Amino acid sequence: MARPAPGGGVVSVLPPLAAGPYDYRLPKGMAAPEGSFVRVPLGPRRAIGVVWGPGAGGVAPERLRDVAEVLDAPPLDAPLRAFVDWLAAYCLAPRGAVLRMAMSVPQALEPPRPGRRTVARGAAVPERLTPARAAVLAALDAGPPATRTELARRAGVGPGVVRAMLAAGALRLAEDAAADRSTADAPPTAARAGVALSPAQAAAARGLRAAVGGGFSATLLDGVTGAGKTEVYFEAVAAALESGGQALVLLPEIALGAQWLARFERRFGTRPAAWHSDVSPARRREVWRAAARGRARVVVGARSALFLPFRALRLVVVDEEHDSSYKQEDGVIYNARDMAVARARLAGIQVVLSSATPSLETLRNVAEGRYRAERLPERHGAARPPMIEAVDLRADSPPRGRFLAPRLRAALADTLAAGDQALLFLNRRGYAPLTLCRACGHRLECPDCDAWLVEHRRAGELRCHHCDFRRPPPPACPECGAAASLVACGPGVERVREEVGALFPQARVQEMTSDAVRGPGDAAKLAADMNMAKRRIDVLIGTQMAAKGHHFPGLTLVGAVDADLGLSGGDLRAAERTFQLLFQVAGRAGRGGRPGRVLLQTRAPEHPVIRTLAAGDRDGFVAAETEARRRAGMPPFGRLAAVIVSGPDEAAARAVAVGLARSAPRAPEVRVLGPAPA
DNA sequence: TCCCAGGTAGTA
DNA sequence: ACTACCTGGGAA
Repeated sequence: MARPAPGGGVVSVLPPLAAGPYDYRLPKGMAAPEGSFVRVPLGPRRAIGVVWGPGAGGVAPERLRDVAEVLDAPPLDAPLRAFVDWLAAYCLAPRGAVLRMAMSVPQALEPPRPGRRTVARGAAVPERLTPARAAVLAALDAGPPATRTELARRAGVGPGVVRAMLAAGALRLAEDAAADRSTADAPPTAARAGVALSPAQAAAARGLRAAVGGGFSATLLDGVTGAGKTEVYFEAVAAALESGGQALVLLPEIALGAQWLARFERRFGTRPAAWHSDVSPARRREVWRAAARGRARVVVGARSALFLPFRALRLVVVDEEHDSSYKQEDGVIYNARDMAVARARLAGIQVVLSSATPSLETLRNVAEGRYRAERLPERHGAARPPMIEAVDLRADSPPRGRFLAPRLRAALADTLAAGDQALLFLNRRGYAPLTLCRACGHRLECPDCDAWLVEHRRAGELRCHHCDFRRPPPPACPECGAAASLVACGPGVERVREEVGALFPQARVQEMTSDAVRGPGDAAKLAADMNMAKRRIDVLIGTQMAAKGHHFPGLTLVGAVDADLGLSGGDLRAAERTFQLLFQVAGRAGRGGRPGRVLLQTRAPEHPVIRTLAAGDRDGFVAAETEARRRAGMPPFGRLAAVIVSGPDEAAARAVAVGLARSAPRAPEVRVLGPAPA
């Protein structure tokens, strides 16, 4: 039953909490269309919520409370509200908890703090243009937006002059300082010429452009590293801008670097609005408001940017769609790639999933016709795919206590002799992953979580990589007391660096790990040291940080020190992730003119991951892995649901878990795995 | 008897 | 998410 919108009606208001929605009475004369942000009394306090629809009814009229205020912000649009509803149902989360993600900056809805409001020219002309008043106007026009006190100081007058001009209407207070600053940047323009596209890139770009404005569609942009996928999806962004809309580009947290931003700026003439964990609260407020008002034309961000209240979203791009950092593990659990597809579907727009190693789920959606695909078969320009070889560590083994096989050492020597650069990849920080007592076999473990303590020799301590427990290395075995019996087992990045330093004393070696590269500044410096004409690095030794998103044209050799790392372990996607990671790492080699060579050190050269990598056969890997998943009934052919039982008493928790497993519904299509310790 | 901490239900 | 309320243990 439709209710009168303006005044007197009852509306359902959803607060951003795990509660509600609740009905409120709309006072006479107050209009609050669906999606409006409103302030409502909630228990003893006041909260900001969103008008979710007409009142649900069933509440005694005397219990209804009044909406206190309709806030001056653009309403949350219907597609975003539908997205919140859908996600809440899909993730079994309270609707309010999902809404909270879309209202992550509560300050964005509050009026700006008075002290930060800037001054603008008012409608009235000053009655008598005294020298002091003229100085104020001149100062206003001369510089960036300023607050009252800043303006008075700049004009060299007392604060009373500015106050009097405000009172007379010759000046007015701007909406807020943040708004002025964010509009000061020129919007991105699609009119600039992009870099020249290859015929394959141009064809893919046409496909993406054509789908902008054509309702919902999902497109996989599939191309090897170096094929120029970014420039292709930039054309879809350009099409969204040309149509007057906004575009959202999701990147894995780690890929949001200076190189990506520089490419964006080259194409669009300015930087996009960025949204990720390092953005300051004040800047978040600006970006949220700018997205809501349609002023932020392009937002680039991590997964949480998906919940920004865009006014006219026309395109979502998920770059590196296979990346596991799109998974949100706490609070509302979701995969931002899937949620991007859902949001696009509900908004009736295109979503582009870009990757050199698409996830099996996405490839299957393409195979079954739910997603379109644009493929970029070759590398752009002169670059050719690298030669990939497996090095069997059982036959070609390094000396005791060393980790580079003779063949990899020889390849390194050749590369350095030719004046080229090499990357040694090892997804393990620190010096050694395990410290062992030779006398009694005791392993040094974290007292809190039973994981092995990783030696960080340069820092002079042992660290737990799970909980960040740290301690100095003990002088004797804590178990049997034997002195000088502790030995480091296995390689970490630091140890490989030591080995390279011993083999090639003249080579300039740099580590690239989250320990050594702390922020965007470090990353930019490292890229410069790698790539400038006077480059300062010969060998880069890196963890997965080195695998992603960087362009190192002088790199011709990539060595995976332990390609088997990650293959074991009970994880369903272990093989897929290892393949993707090594495929990405391999793609670092030979992106300039010279051909690249990749050596994978392995003890299992016959493993499907290694075999298909060495053959350059991505499709072969996908086919084999897909078949294995089909047989096991694993995603994307089945679904997994985890029930996690936690409690202070392990035995009690186990008993509950066992009881749950016993009482699980019996059906032919349901299998219960476990219980097992989490 | 009072006070406080810690847990819990309710928000319309 | 917050808050008020409830319960129970401990000191006065």
